[in-house]
Amino acid sequence: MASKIQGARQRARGEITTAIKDEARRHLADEGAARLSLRAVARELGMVSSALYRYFPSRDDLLTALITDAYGAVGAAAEAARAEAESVADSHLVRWRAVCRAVRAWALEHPHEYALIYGSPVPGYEAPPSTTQPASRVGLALLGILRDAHTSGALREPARTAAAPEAVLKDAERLVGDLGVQLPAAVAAEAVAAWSQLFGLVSFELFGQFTNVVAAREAFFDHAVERLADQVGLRR
Amino acid sequence: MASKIQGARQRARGEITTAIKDEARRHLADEGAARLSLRAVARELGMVSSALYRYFPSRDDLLTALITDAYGAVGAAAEAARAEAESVADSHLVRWRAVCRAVRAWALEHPHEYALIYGSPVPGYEAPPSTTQPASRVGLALLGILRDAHTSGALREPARTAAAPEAVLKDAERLVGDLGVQLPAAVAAEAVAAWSQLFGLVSFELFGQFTNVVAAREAFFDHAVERLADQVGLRR
DNA sequence: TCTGAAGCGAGAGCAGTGCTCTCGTTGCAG
DNA sequence: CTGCAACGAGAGCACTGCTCTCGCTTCAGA
Repeated sequence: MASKIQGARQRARGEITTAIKDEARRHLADEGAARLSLRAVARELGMVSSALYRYFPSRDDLLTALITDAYGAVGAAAEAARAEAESVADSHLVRWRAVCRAVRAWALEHPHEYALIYGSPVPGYEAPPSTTQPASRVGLALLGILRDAHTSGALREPARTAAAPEAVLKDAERLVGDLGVQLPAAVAAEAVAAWSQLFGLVSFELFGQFTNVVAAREAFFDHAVERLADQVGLRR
Repeated sequence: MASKIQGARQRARGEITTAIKDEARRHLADEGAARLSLRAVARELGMVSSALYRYFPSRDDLLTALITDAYGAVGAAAEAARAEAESVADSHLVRWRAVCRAVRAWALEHPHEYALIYGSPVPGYEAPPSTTQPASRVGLALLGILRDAHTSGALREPARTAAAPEAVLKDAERLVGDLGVQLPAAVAAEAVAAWSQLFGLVSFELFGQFTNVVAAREAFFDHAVERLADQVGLRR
């Protein structure tokens, strides 16, 4: 893109756009996605509600922007945790733990943004295809760790119970092909399961299902993460 | 249907209450919880919106009623599946599969009700204590299967990786005490993890995270359920 | 340098929402 | 039979998302 130097107008547009998103995020944390009010956001910014439509064509588009940003934020947190673990220890298990914990930590810090992306889909709206790429970053981080472990021979064969059925392996094959990750399909299949189960743990904690069930949240999570690591072939 | 309901006042009250809930459920299936409109429900029922407040003091109370019903419905589905499996086969693994599949099947049939209870918590509202009892029915069904397996000696010691840490075992101990289920704490701890991971699988499928990732949904789920069973000590 | 088009914010307005209050009516327990 | 409590209807309040029109400002091309 041969982008010119931004004029005052374009720069202002960018700044106002992020100001709107920031204010919206603040409102999100206050009362959740369903009660996010365009008018309230505009009011707080000293604008009139109609002016806001110059930046986001609808409320759902604002939400989509927040969703994309949130996926980016968890993804970045996961990647950062992985990179840091790589610089500290050689163990793939340590990296696996680091990414899982980073996801949980981010969720606890941004519960409403987490709910936005991993909770019920908002009203009547379909996630546009533009969100699928940032949505896959956490999964990619996990798969990347497994690939490293695999290439360095640190991976146990995951099939301890029955092997995954043909259809599942086929999906996994296609997935590693799409993502360009060098990994046996059997491992990838277990990784996808572990990935979704990881978010099951985080969601249940965050959405209140652990009330009166689990008190030692962090210890419980860490233990479950060890099990997931085992399930995926990262032997301890 | 705006059919007039006659009869004793109390009966009419009961019938109208369920009519409101039914209509609300229908609207729920159409456009999701966030867009559930009291006025629209009343309109469909041939009432005026204010009349509806005689039955539910607020929109959130209507949602709470729907939530409680939904928990009851999944719980009933899970219990029915368990009972039917018990009458058919002696295998505890078969019962475990049956309950897990019943949960998924119910979720696929009632996606919006599922989102209501296992998705993001609605707006600014806290689940009242009255929902925690029906919310635990699925978990109880799973724990019950494990207890039966345990008392009949069909349970493998689940600790294959490290044992659960002290704090986790203590929680599990308290849990089996509260529920009156005779089960080793180590097993209960794994069961809670498996329980939340089960819903991670269902939620990811239902909320669209498996788009472009998993195509053979049922096979994938079934395979993951086998892994969960293994994790929990139900050897195959 | 001038000018016309595009971008912008303000304001009014529409249809819809949750919720409250008041008003007649009606069922039923005492 | 009567008095009260429950009921449905309706008006109204404050709020929402969104549209449209109006002038002002910016900026690119002539």
